[in-house]
Amino acid sequence: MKKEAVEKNSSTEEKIKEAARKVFLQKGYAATRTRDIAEEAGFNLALLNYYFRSKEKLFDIIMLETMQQFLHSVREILSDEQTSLQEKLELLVERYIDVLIKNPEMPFFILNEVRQDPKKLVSKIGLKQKLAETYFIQQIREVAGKELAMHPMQIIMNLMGMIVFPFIAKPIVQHMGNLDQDAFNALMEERKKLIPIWLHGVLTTKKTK
Amino acid sequence: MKKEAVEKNSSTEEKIKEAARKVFLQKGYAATRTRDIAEEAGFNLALLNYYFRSKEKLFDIIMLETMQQFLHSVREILSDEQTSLQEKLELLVERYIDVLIKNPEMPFFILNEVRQDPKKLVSKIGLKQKLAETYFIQQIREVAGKELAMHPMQIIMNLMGMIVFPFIAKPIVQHMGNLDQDAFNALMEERKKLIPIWLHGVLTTKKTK
DNA sequence: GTCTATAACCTGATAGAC
DNA sequence: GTCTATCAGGTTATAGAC
Repeated sequence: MKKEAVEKNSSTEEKIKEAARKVFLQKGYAATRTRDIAEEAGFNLALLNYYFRSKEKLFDIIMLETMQQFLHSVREILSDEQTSLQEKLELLVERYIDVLIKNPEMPFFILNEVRQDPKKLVSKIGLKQKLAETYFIQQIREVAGKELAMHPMQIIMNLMGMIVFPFIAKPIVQHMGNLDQDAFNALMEERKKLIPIWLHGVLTTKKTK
Repeated sequence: MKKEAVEKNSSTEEKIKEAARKVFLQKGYAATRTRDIAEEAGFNLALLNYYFRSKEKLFDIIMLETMQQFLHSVREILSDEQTSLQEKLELLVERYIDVLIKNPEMPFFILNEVRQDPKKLVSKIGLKQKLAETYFIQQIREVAGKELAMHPMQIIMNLMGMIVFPFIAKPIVQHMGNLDQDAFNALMEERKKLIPIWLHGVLTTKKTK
């Protein structure tokens, strides 16, 4: 019960966490062996259990931090009640793509783990509440429901899909287009400008049928 | 070397394959245990090795069949030189969404396994060649390159993202929107009409910046 | 062809020396 | 705190009876 120094950068503890993040994000929970993490960190396997009691505990930490990192990076934008929807889209797309260029495996990682255990993570983090109440979602609901007569989720799915899908399908995209790392990133940069324009189209297209 | 009856529906062999397809698609290679497959098929574990030498061999078969099933379902549409691009899009979206409503885990499964081993599967199946030469891709290149002055891959990514992303993010989408199975499928049906309209917008949007 | 039993291996976790 | 050695449990694969 003594008050330990639970500060950050215990050096080795932090190194193991970084290694864990890298491997977990790359391969997912099931395909990751604790030995991979230890090796990546440059330490012995036993250290992993010394600092974090188990593979699962370590994973939970990584997952939580990753989700929070992402949510934090977009929350202010989503909640701002001053900016118009179109402005918000531009900001959001830019911020989001920046994060993903630095962490390309993030979306797949999250989707992969949420899929295995639909409620555990979502409920633990309360993603729904945190997002559903943002001013942004209200604005979407307004436009989609009243003006466009379609389900607001249609808009959200397009927004997310346009931003996230290229990163999820990155290996295929790179292969099909003969794109190296830089070329891929250049395409993503180009999308920062394009997606808001396309979405503007989506938001002004009546469902004429 | 005797010529065996390698026909279909060896009954048990086929049952094991069906069970394997179900479990592999649901959980991915790493998270699947051969016991799960055997149990799902209603047979003993040893049978799996009797018919298919190993877990990996069985998996390869499932993967190959799944990819081929998908490619086959859209190839005629993509190759038809008579239909316009817009017509092709309408047909493609409808066909594709139909396949996915029946096999919602398919895209995630494929992306997940391609990610683990970028070249093995892609090269084995020759996805690139099979798609790159279709008339459809030519048409896209035409419009994107000449009229829109953007990378053709931008169009492909939007098309694929709009169709596929909702299925990849299905658990999240259902949770965020409080959607049961039927409600989700209804949204996907709605998208059959919406996506071609949105894409028409994409294909007529100059990169004004 | 199908099953039971077991081998061979792998992985997460711990005990104990340093 | 860090390492070596090892255990305990689970998983794939095979041998052999039926």
